[in-house]
Amino acid sequence: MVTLRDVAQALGISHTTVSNAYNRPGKLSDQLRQRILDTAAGMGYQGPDPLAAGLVRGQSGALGVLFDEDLAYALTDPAALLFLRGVAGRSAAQGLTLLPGPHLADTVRTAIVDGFIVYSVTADHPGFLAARRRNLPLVVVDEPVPAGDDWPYLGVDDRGGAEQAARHLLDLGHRRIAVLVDRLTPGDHRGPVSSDRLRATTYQVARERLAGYLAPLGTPPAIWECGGGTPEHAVPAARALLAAAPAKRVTAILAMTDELARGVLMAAAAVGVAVPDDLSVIGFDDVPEANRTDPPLTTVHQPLADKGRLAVEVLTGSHPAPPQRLPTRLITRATTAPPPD
Amino acid sequence: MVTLRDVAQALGISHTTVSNAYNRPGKLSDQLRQRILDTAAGMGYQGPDPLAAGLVRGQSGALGVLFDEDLAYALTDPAALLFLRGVAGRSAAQGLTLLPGPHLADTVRTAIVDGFIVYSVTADHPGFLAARRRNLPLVVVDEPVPAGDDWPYLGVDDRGGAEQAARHLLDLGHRRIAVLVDRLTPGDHRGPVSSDRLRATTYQVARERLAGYLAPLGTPPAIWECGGGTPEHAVPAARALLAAAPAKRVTAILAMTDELARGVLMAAAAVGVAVPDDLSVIGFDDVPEANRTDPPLTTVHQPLADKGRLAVEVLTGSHPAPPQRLPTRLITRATTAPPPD
DNA sequence: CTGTTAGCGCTTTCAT
DNA sequence: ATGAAAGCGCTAACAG
Repeated sequence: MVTLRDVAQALGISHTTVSNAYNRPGKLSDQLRQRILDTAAGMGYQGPDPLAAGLVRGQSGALGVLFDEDLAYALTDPAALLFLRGVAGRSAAQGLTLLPGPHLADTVRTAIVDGFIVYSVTADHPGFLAARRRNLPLVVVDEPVPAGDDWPYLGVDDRGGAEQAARHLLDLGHRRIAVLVDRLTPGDHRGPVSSDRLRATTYQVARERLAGYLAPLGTPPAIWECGGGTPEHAVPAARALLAAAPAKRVTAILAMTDELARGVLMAAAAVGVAVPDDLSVIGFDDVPEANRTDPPLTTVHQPLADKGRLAVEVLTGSHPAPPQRLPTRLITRATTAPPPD
Repeated sequence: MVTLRDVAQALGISHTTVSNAYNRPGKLSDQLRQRILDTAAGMGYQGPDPLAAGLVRGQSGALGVLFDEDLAYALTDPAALLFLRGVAGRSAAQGLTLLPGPHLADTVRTAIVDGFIVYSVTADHPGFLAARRRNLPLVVVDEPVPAGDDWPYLGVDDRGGAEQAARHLLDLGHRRIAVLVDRLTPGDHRGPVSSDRLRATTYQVARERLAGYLAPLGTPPAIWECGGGTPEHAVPAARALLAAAPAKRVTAILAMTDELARGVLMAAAAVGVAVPDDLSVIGFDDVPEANRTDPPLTTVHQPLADKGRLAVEVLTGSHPAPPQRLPTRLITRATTAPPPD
């Protein structure tokens, strides 16, 4: 392997000058610089070793992004992806290092990054714990919500958005409303949610959205837990909800995410329940897919890409006064209408 | 900042032993190790600096992935994402560093990675050039195809798959067939493709698939270039194709990607052309979305996730005899039928 | 099981 | 404009 020193030696100059040729063009004559670069190229020298340069500079040029689930799964989630696109857009000059998942905390401990973006993980996520110990800049998105200022935080107004959604149904005249949630806690719980289980909710985003749904609703609605966040997880739950006789059946479903809402749409189509005539559906997130469902999904918009951009800015300190929670708002599309009759 | 040495000093032992406490638990007694770890934690020492460890070990623990387009765009492409999931699954223990895009070659020059996965880029992609100069392990996926063994390569049988698709249409009785391609060269060309332009094709995957389509077709079909790869890019092209009087209109469209095929489906629905009764459509890639279109898309399957896994294996040399081209095959779903009449 | 000795390849004052 | 000196924080023989 050929190093800075070899190049310097070959030219009979100091290795400092060679280093400058790469990093401080102003510090030497253009012609010398060119000679250095040419000789270096001729010797097969590829420029300063990034690892060595990083060590002495104390930084790596990459940002680490941490997800709650395995990376392969996160790359499946439209909301996570849109967020990631925002991050990518804002940190164009840097590499984006995606970290593997909740296990493998060691990878986080040894990841060569300048800071962490932690996207919606549980408070006991081993990777999150490891990231906190690294003493690097860090920003948490969505959850865990800090107590006080334990860590920089960026979220959205989940509760407010959910409340708008519930009110919208109420305004349309719906009274038999069900709520579909992916998970209240880690693990594979499926089925109707008891009030005990509801109280046990650990996911903070779920808790907020649920609080928003329940606030305007006088009588507590039926809540159903799907055990996972894909549309396929929502299908059996929706089928169960739609199995009741039309007169007693729910006329609207509040899905905690657009993915779940898509599952509801699939189930409704499969059992011949017309949306929005027989059933209204509202999602949450407003991922790009929400605009392409049939019919297009009424949902609560949150600025996912902006959140990604802002996360980078908070991390790099380049944002003067980052807001803690970004606004959400209901987008009325075509899956909501007055109840039948 | 507290270092390995500080910890060693505080304990009155050699820094090697502290290092061993982290990296070679077997090399010292459990109780000493524990004492070291505890003291270290008490002093706020977070374990060996990854950058320094990387320098002396000569490796970083991350893989770099390079896309043809901006990262934010790549995260939009279902095929790229499925590939990436395969990569992520296989390199679970490592960080995955996504590199920004074709500009910013400097980021590639200075990226702290142990190797590069280059996903379907043009031969003159500045990032690709920079990556090659790094003298790190590298594997190119899809394109550019190496002349001889310029670089390790992994692709799929694009031509064979395309040929199967064309034959299928022929077998069904189609004679008026059109081909939709995203782009033949970089840049925003849209419209019917002349034979000159066809010959000028620089994208190798496009060239291969085109060759596969054309081979079984006696008379050359109409070829239309969309100028981009999203469904939205395909819509105007499809509308133009479908504007002809039914008796003279194409009865089938071969779309070079599933994304394009989705655009065709959207256009057909918009102008009231029934698929597959009035129009057959075949995509390419078999991304997950292809199974969720309405009707489900007939398409050529390529093993995208496997390709990602294999790319990692080729890169790490952990695969004994990596194949150069993985097989493709036609998946007949519901967008193909005999032509009308 | 523990410590000594050498660097890894580079950047960065600070003189010249 | 150039170079000498001094590490960055760590790992890995090797010897005890």
